[in-house]
Amino acid sequence: MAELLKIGEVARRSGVASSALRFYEERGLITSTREGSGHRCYSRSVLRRIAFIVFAQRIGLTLDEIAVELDKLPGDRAPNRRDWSRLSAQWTTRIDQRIAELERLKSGLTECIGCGCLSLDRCTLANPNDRVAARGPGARFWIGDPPAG
Amino acid sequence: MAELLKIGEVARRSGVASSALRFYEERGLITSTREGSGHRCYSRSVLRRIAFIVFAQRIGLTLDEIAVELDKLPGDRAPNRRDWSRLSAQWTTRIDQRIAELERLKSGLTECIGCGCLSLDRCTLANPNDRVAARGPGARFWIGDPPAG
DNA sequence: CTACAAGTTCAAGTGAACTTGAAGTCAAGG
DNA sequence: CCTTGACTTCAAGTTCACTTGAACTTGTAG
Repeated sequence: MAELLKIGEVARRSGVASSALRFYEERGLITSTREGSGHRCYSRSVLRRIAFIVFAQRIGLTLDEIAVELDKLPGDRAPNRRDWSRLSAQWTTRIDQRIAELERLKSGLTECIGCGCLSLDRCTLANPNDRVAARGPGARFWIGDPPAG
Repeated sequence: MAELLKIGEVARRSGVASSALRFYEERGLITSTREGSGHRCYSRSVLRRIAFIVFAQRIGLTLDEIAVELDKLPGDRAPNRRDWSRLSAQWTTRIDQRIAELERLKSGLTECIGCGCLSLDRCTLANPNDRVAARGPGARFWIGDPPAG
């Protein structure tokens, strides 16, 4: 039932490389106990945690952000369904924002590049609250950043 | 009309840093002529090219991929609307795929994490033709990669 | 003429997310 | 006992997309 898994087993089952698992542990995203041998021992629940990490990455969160999310899980007991869904609830918003941006880009492609609007002066696809544009180097006006200030 | 722009001007108008513009030039994404002084001179059309690059990045293409796309533009004459829209036509498909993936992730979040399906054994959100999963390190079964082989 | 901003090249640094390599330990089969 | 494979740590390397810094030249305003 609560059988313990070795790192290779976890890697095989999750599709995440052993080196990545060690890296995640170093970053505090997952934990393990050690056998007398020094080998890592993972509880089965780590698989769901890893699944969560991979999901989150696909959505666009950085490992730091994911760590913050995972920290919200209860430390004293095994997280239940409600715990997990509380975390993922916020993501839905995020996914929707990203989808909205892609829709904007799509219409920008047909409308702006097609019509020549991409000369930038006239084209401003409004895009507030965008994480990547905010974090990334260099403002990109027509992606959403305001031209001045 | 066909006034030439200096790098600072292009940076200001496009929101892309001068250093990035030099980098793009080095990578063959944009071109410039030189003044007697050695300073770069850009034609106005570079702005649309840069806009295209930024759009493409937001969609998820790498600079290498963008270079390939830009190479499809006619070299002998100024690209017209049809040229640009030919390039962007393929992106629409790509954007749609990415949106579809996000929709899958979204339902995976509510359905799988919520119900515990994220134990990985049962959860396989089918996702063929995914660039990032294919390029990225480590297979992620429940994102789309087949579990074996 | 003197500042100073803006341009130049080239090498090296950054950060995210890992991977790879070296050098060694542990566990299981024959 | 020996081999083989899986594990360990630690440091360094990789890719992407740039940025930063050093050292220098050009253009413009006063």
